[in-house]
Amino acid sequence: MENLTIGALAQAANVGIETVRFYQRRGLVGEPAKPYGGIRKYGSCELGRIRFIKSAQKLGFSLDEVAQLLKLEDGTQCDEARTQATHKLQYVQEKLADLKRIETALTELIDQCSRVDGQIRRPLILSLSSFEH
Amino acid sequence: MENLTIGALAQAANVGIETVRFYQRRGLVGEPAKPYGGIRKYGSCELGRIRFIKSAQKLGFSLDEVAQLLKLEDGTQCDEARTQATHKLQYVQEKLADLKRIETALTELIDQCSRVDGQIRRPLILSLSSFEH
DNA sequence: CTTATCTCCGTACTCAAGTACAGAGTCAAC
DNA sequence: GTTGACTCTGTACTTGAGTACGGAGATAAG
Repeated sequence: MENLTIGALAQAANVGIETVRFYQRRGLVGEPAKPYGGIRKYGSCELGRIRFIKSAQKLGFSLDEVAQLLKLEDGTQCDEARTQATHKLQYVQEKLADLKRIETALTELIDQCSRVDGQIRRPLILSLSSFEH
Repeated sequence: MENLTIGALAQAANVGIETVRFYQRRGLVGEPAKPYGGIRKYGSCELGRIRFIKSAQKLGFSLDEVAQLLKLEDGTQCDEARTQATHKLQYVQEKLADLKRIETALTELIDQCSRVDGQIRRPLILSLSSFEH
């Protein structure tokens, strides 16, 4: 599992090779030193990184935000990290609350759709539209 | 609160005027008929729509997905809606699980940062990186 | 009735996040 | 030792989601 070429890495992470290179350019994934005139080898560290990035993106984090999350982990600047992490946590908890409202609304929608009798009164929209952010 | 101009609507929803128009072009927000040669008036219906869109986006839904969510609500095609909503629900629940893992990881990170003794072992990355999607 | 501040409509630009591609080098297998 | 698949580097293109702008009309306040 260690000693992957960039192609194998990309395949394992289920992204394109160009995406890996793009993340490297953005500094999100490390670029191992290459054996002079040779080919770089990657391992589970890079693979983990890429999977983390893709997962975080699916949750609505931008690459910039992902970069911030990653910086929190490097262990240096513990004070700074705690402050940042606390903010991020708050933000994550808001997202959680929103998503839970959508979940409830969807469940209700499905339920109402099963019972043909009841009228649907825009539960999805009401689930979110009344919030200030 | 009814009878808003597009400028007032945009302000109330905390988006730019151009964004409102853009959503109209995409069919996400209705465009009320305008009094011949006059100016359109908007109300809480459009306002709710825009807020819903922005909230859903923050959760990682694309505008196409938002359009799907909105279609689920129009009451027609109940069968189709139930099927779609069930899929969406599954997807939402996966996101919820992922976000909860991030929440836990952040909490742990903050906790570890407070106790200066313990080494941090990439809890954030581990919280997400090991999943196939 | 003019002036400032909108609206309307269309087109064009921007920014993030990839994606594609060209040309040169590398490597493994036959 | 040549062929085919892959890597490296750089640059250019695409797509989604806005943003900006130009010119013409509406409307309200002085």
